Amino acid sequence: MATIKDVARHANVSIATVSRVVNDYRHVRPAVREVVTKAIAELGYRPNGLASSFRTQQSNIVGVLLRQQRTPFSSALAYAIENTMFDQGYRVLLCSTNGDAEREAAYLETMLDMRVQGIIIRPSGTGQRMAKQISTLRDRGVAVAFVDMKPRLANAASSVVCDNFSGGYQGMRHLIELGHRRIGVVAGAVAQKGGAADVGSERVRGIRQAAADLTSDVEITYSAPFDSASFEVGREVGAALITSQPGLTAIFATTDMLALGVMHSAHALGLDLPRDMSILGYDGVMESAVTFPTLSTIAQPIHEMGQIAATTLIDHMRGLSTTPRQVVLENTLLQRDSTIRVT
Amino acid sequence: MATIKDVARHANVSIATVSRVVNDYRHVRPAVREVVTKAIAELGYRPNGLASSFRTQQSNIVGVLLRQQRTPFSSALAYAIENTMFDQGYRVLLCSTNGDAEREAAYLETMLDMRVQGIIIRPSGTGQRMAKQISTLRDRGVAVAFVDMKPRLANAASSVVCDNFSGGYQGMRHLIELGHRRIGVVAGAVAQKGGAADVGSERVRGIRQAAADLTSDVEITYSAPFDSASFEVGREVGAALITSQPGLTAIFATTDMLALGVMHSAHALGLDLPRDMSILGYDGVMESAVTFPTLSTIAQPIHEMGQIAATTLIDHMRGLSTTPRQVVLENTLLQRDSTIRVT
DNA sequence: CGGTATATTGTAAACGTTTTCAAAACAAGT
DNA sequence: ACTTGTTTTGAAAACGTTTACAATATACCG
Repeated sequence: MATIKDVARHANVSIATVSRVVNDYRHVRPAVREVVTKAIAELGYRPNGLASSFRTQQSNIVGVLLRQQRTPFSSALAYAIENTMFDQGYRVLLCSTNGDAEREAAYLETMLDMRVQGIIIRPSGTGQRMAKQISTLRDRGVAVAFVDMKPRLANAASSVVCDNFSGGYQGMRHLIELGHRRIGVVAGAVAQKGGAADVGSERVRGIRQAAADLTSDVEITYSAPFDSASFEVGREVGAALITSQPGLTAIFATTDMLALGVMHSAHALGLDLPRDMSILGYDGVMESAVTFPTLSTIAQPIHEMGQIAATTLIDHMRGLSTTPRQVVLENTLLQRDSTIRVT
Repeated sequence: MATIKDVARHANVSIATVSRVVNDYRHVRPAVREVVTKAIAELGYRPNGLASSFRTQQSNIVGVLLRQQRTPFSSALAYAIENTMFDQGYRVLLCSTNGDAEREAAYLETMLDMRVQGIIIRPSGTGQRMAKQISTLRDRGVAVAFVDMKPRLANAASSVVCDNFSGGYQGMRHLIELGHRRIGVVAGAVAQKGGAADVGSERVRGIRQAAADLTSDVEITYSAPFDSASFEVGREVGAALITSQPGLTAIFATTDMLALGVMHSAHALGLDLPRDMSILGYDGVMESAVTFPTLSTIAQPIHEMGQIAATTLIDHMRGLSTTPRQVVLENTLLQRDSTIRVT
């Protein structure tokens, strides 16, 4: 591999000049620039990224730390982030923690060791271990942006989230407006109890609020509590809900994958969808469009989330805006075929 | 940030000794090792990854270049690779080209500039531009492994693929054994014509061979040709196929997402699945398990593919095995609810 | 033409590590 | 004690850039 020295020798200039040409600095005579450019081409010189990263003590890599990357939601989010970053010249180190705190810590360490310029994170916990990690990052001068989750302290870091309360509210209103009065809600254990201000809880809060606001005679039945929002779980608790509560006319699942599970169990129990039951999901992942009937859902602007998270981080990294920024995006009802007026 | 110098001073040894402790070399007296370790802990020293990568001229990063990462197949593959790499201490730079050749080239350049140790690639084209790129990689001493696609010349690089011919064969045999004789096949334009030895063509070849081998009275109808194997496309060509060929008892789609589309259109046309029509997919992605009825499919061992690609690459990077290795994995029929004996 | 400002170039130091080489310390055999 | 061999340590060079600084060339002004 040709180095900058070779180019300098070949073009009869100093390495400083070559560096200036490569990095497109001013103060290089056009003639010289041309000679150097030719030398670079002739030698097939490519700057050693490792060396320049080392010298400047920063790589053009940003870390993206998500919980899982197998899920449709995470995939779509990661994809949006990667694309935006790519266009801006950054490369993405994508890591999935699988909810494993140790692994999350290990990745964070690696990222620091690699001197990533910034990190986009969807943390696995809200605990103080996390808070400590964030402050470590801050000390190290690494830009941080949260996505799909707010930091505990609003000024700790930027974040991009959706208004899950409003989303829950919208979904419930949709069902109520369609005439549904006996509605099942499939939501995780934490969400139902409404402990932390996490995504799920917010949605349930919105659901409750809508019910309280809009009508007096709606009856909400919650599914059995559970921990992970997977298709399998949706199928199980969905089946249980449907068989134990024969009067339900609609089910609102707080995740598309849960909704898919519910839909599957409804089919299996012989229900004719959407005639016998309306089903509403949440997320708007691609999978929700492939079911039969297609799933009505509260769609998150996933692509936009990723994009804004990326641009926010870029702004921080470039020092354009240093104060944390809290972005809240709106969810929108995607009315498809799985929800109909109650007959 | 404390540097190795600080540690050396603090522990009253030379930086060489600290380096030896950090990198766990022999020839360090236990007593000294302990002192140094303590100094490291006290100062919170962490080796500067950029510096050591620079010095050794290699990072612990491997590049993974896939076509798309939004698709279930790619996601699952990427996930498997990342996990395996993580366990072995490597970090993954995940890039999706979206089939854009320029972007692919750009990523490849970046990877080289970053001095990645190895690259796992699912190239977007079979052209000679690719061949040239591969030889460039080879010249640069970067280990390469193909996944889900063989290199043109078997000894150009290692590869991990599935036996798509056999998979197509198995699928067709399955349908024939179930008594189906009028079978629709949904496959892309290239696959039908059987040009290159790409994944789709191989599957179709297997389908043809099975039909020829196993029975004389099977009648295959191909869908209209198309370019991208998406759900949307599956729905469109599926609908066209079903309406134009009323006698079909089964449809074999060469991709799960296509199959999902076909299933959707069948539902929409009022067919009762699987009674009125059997549908068979290919890939075994998670999505195939969430339909109703659950999709029978020729499952690829996606996780294994990723894992083997990763370990193969690691072997190359570590110099354990230098000769290219061609791994061919078997697909297996995943018999679920969407295929039944013809009545 | 002298002087001053500005544009262009080169020299050399620095970044933090790994690694070669030689020196020092120690052990063991005579 | 005197080799001889082995283990342990340190000094210093190197890796390929970027960049501060100085030096030189050029332009402009009177």
